[in-house]
Amino acid sequence: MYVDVVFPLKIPPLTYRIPADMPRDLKGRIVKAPLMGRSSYGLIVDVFNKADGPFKKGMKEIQSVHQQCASGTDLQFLKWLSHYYTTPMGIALKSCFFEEIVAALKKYEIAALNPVRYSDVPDSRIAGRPPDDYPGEAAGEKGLSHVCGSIRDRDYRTFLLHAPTAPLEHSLLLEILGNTGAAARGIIILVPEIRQIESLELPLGRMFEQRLCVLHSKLGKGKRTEAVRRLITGESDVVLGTRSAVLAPLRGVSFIAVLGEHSPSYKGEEGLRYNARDVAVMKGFIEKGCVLLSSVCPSTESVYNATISKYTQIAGNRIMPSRTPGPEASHMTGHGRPKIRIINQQGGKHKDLFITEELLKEAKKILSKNEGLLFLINRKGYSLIRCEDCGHIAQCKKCMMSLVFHKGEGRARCHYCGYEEGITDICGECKGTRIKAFGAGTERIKEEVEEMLKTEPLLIEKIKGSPKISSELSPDLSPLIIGTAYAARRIRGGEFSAAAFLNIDVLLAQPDFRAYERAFQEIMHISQMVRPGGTVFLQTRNPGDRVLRLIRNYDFEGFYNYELSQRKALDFPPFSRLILVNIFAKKLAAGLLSEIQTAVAESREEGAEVLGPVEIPSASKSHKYCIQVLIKSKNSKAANATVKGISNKLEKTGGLKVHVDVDPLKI
DNA sequence: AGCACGCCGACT
DNA sequence: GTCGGCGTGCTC
Repeated sequence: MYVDVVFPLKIPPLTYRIPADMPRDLKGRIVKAPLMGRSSYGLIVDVFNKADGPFKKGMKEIQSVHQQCASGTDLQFLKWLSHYYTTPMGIALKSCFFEEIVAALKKYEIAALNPVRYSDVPDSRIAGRPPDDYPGEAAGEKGLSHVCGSIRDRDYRTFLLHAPTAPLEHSLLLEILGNTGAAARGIIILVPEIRQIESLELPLGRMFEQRLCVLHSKLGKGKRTEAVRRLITGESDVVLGTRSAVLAPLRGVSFIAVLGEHSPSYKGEEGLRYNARDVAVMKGFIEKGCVLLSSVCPSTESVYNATISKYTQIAGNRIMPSRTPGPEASHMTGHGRPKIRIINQQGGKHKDLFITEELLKEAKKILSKNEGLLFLINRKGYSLIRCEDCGHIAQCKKCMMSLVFHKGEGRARCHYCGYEEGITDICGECKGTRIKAFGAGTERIKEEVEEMLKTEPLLIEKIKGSPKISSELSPDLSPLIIGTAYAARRIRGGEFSAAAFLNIDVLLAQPDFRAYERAFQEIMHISQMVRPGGTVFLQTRNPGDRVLRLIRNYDFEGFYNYELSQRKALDFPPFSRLILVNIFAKKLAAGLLSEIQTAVAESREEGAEVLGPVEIPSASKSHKYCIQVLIKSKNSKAANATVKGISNKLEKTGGLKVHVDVDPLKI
């Protein structure tokens, strides 16, 4: 007998011989096997007879066979993960906490793992009381009972909930768990960021007690091993965590909730670049568990999946595009949402100011009442650096990104690669001497606020160094807070009376087909920090912008209709699949580009479109050059095969490093 | 991941 | 002349 063993390493499965007197159920067992003159733990993923051969002579033998740790569906899931994200199975195994499993088994000498799966438990033991319908905003719709029924019946389904507000998103989840949690076995609850674990940990702890286990990437090695130990022994079967928790080694899954499903945090930027939301949907499918995706501003992809009935939409806002959209139906006011007001940034009395007269007036009103106000600007530092003579904007010598002027230090910095230089008053392009600050970052806004509003505002990133303050960051600290939308996510507690995006156009003009969607999500997120009846201001030079108007009206239906029509016209996701291939090189040799072009041409499958290759800046120290190829296809098999072909061909060529990013969020 | 092999800079 | 830097490659 022969077995294929996967090690948690970047290597393909290796084949070993196995003694004749071994147990029959070898698949999914942990084994100790010789590897590179030492012994390592791996997982049996396949079993072969002699007839399946021919096998290489002199193959090594398995040293010992241990516990069963992966079920048939676990192996199916592992293979899917490896195939879909074009990664060696070993990397997928490693991401699925295999090393922690081995460590837990070693440390606690868990003798025999009970192989019974939760799905094998008789129905009578997992029956719960019938749930009440969701009593919230959308009373009358049978959303909640549908989810609860689906969990109990192990009737696989993916639900999409468009929650009116984040607190309602939480309370709906808690209600579902309250109804079914006691009976359901194997539950995963995903939140986009670690800080969101805290607010759910208390009520979930009360509900599940020792069944609950928290899992996120900031957990130390010991705590991670302990969490995994609890899961594989069955002590815990409810996981609350971030992205990686979707890969937690649960013995069967009956329910997965993905809160803030639109969040880019679910997509990994390094290592195995999986999207936890998509993985959750596949895991639910494989495990016959129920999946709930929820968000106050769902991704266009998920909304599309609901319109084609791949997902089931439940109570909440109406977002499914309908044939006769009436204005009343689309205006989702109420729900305790703040007003959204568009401010025209064009013209006006003081053109050179970044805060319009209109906004200044509103700000004075709010500050006079001693209420909280939040200013958002999408750049750190003071400004860009521009030559008045030729219009040239100073750029980083390494990566072509704009340099940012930091007034306090009197230096220019590249926020992408960290390059820094002193400021000069001579233009690098035309030798002109009229060098001026251009545009505004947080520092410049602070200066303007001090002058125009005679207030000392709080700059969020300035206090980054002192974690004590940042964890308590709230509007109570200062009536006026300035920061980037990203930094503003660290603000908690209290509510603002108003928030203002000082330059929403920067967000809308991102060279990415998801720019509008991201802007909408950002605005929705910030609007959650403003009290009901308060206002979110959007300063823009395009007050007539169609999408801004849809956003202002909270017209989700109109927004998704527009977004989907745009994406369909351009064949972007969800109407196609994208795979980004980054080829890193040490030197930009003359033959390299043509070599890549040949590899691309030879690998291109029917139905796969190839964009590029183009050179993009590289952040890597050892590989200073990066060539990017974007694969776009309606046929995911063709896209996958094309990428596999390209990376196989190029990886054989020395000196190249190939990174594959399936379903990239940023392009 | 480890561990070996291998090819260029600062030391006895 | 050698010691050692870590970049590259292999593991049944």
